[in-house]
Amino acid sequence: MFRQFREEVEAALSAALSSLDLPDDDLGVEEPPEDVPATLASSVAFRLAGVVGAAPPSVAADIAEEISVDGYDYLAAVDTQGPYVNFHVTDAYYDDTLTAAAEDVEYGRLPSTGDSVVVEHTSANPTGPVHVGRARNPIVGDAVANLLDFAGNDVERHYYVNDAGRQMAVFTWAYETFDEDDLDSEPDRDRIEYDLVRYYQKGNAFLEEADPDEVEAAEAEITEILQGIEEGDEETYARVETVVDQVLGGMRECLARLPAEFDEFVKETRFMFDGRTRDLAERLKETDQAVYEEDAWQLELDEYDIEKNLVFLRSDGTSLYTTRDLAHHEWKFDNYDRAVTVLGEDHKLQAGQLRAALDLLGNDVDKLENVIFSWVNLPGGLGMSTREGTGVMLDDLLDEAIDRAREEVETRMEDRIRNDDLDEDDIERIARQVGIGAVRYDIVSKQPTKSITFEWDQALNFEAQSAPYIQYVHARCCGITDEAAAAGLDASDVDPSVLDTDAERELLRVIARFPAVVEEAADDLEPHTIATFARQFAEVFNRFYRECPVLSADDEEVAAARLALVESSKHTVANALDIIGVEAPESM
RNA sequence: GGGCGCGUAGCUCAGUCGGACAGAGCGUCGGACUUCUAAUCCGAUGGUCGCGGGUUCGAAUCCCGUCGCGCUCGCCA
Repeated sequence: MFRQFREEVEAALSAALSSLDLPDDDLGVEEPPEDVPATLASSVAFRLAGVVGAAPPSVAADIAEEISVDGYDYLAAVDTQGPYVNFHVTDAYYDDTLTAAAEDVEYGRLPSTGDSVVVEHTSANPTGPVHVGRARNPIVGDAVANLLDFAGNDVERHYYVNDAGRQMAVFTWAYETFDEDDLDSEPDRDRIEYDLVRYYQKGNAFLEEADPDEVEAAEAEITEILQGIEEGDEETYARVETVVDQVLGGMRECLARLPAEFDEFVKETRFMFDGRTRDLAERLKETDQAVYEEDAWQLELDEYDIEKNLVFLRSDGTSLYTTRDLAHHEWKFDNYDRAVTVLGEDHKLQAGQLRAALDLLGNDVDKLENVIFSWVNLPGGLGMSTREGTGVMLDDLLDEAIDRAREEVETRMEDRIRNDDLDEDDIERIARQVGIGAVRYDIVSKQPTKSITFEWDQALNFEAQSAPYIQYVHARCCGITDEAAAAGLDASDVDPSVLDTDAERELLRVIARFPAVVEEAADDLEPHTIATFARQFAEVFNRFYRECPVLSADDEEVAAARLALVESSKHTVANALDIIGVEAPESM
């Protein structure tokens, strides 16, 4: 309803300004502070004061006077408070919000845009277990995908697998060269990628520490693997994929715990074998920006403010990661209306070169959008690295989160009032939902551009401003709706006007805003604003919960209307949580 | 050194496409469970929005400078 109201406000204000012969290019429509009893306001009078030659409050009064609310469904009245023009809603605004939200379990979902969007995220090289430094990518990526889906797009989630690069060649060589006996540690966990990463680490250590002769021999083998892939040699490909598929399989299991799941794992070798990479390199050579320097084909991107040349063919004629990624992206453009990529800030330059090169090749690069996130560090400024084996593993973080949540559930079980007979399975379910939810919320609720210092106690705080705080609201809603069903209370035909307390009105106002919050978050690709909304929503709901009894309300009409409000709340909070990838427990 | 990002309460963070007194949580201190679940709620405490200039009726927000931190500047990915 908020979205429609905003449109009405803009139309009414714009019309008034026109009839006063004032410019309406900047309406200055904004949300007023909490203590102002208006739903929207405009600061346009400040800007027009100079034009009119009067003080802002006087201009505001003139504008308010000129605005007609006739013919609008939700715009009830206009008044001023000093220089601000304030806009108030009709009862229909509240009525329609309650009806829409209470009846629709998908409340907040926007109408279809008709666009297909591919969201690529994570895409970590299959070198070993997922650590927390990388975990920001699947968590943010999954939320971005959910958000775009909820905003009406047809979304596919892709994981781009770098199976043709040097790292995988090193891994393959190490896997084939070393034996279990050569390794000096046991796997940290009984899953394939924890087993195999030891070969990768061993191989890298060897390349750094072994005698130069031995290193040279190893490098020759690695180069042979890379060239085999480049030439499309099936046997070499099979050797590499043996490693890739095993490690990726393990990483996939880990990511599924979040859960972050994918519609497709797109391997870069695919764009080598089908000839797209070669064709693309030929087209790049034809551009005016292509130069052949130091035996390698490069692209000069000065006109895109990128000083560094992009090498797209090595002196031995083989392709580079970015060359293959260019072919990958043209494939995306062929198959989707929009392409969103979630990537770490260390890939920013590469992403800029990619966009520039795609533009040179005549693609509409407006279809390509990036979400860039900064690093997650360990306390003390330590980084995380798979090659060096440093960092907190995502599996360990999730286990610890679930363990702490289980302890919490068991402690609370003793003085639990509600008599709904939770069994062992419930305890385990709640521990998992709360533990993993807390981790996800901790990460998804922050702006991706800011770097994060990972701290256990911070991430696993189960109180306010955390996932459990919000999940608890959902559980409370479910508790009420269950009781209401048992008591035969019906919320299908209610009179919204009986909801007249501040707490009830405030709750309806927040619910009404939800679709607009989804819209804005999707436009900006900022799922963290959904997390902020969910927290604010939970605060407002808790006030309602405290002040407005539902089942024991004074009369049946109020009880029914409040029940509808609880249904609305349940849908709103469930959907907000769903977007940020946090489960909504029915009891906890 | 060049480019990009970040700097808001003791700590972790919202707010940043200029607008109403800069907001939460944690922490500290003090209150509220015979009540639809207290993972809750209420109150107190806490700020030169890194620093210095500028633009503006108005700046945490825009511009310039400066300091600190991170990323980046491979025929790696």
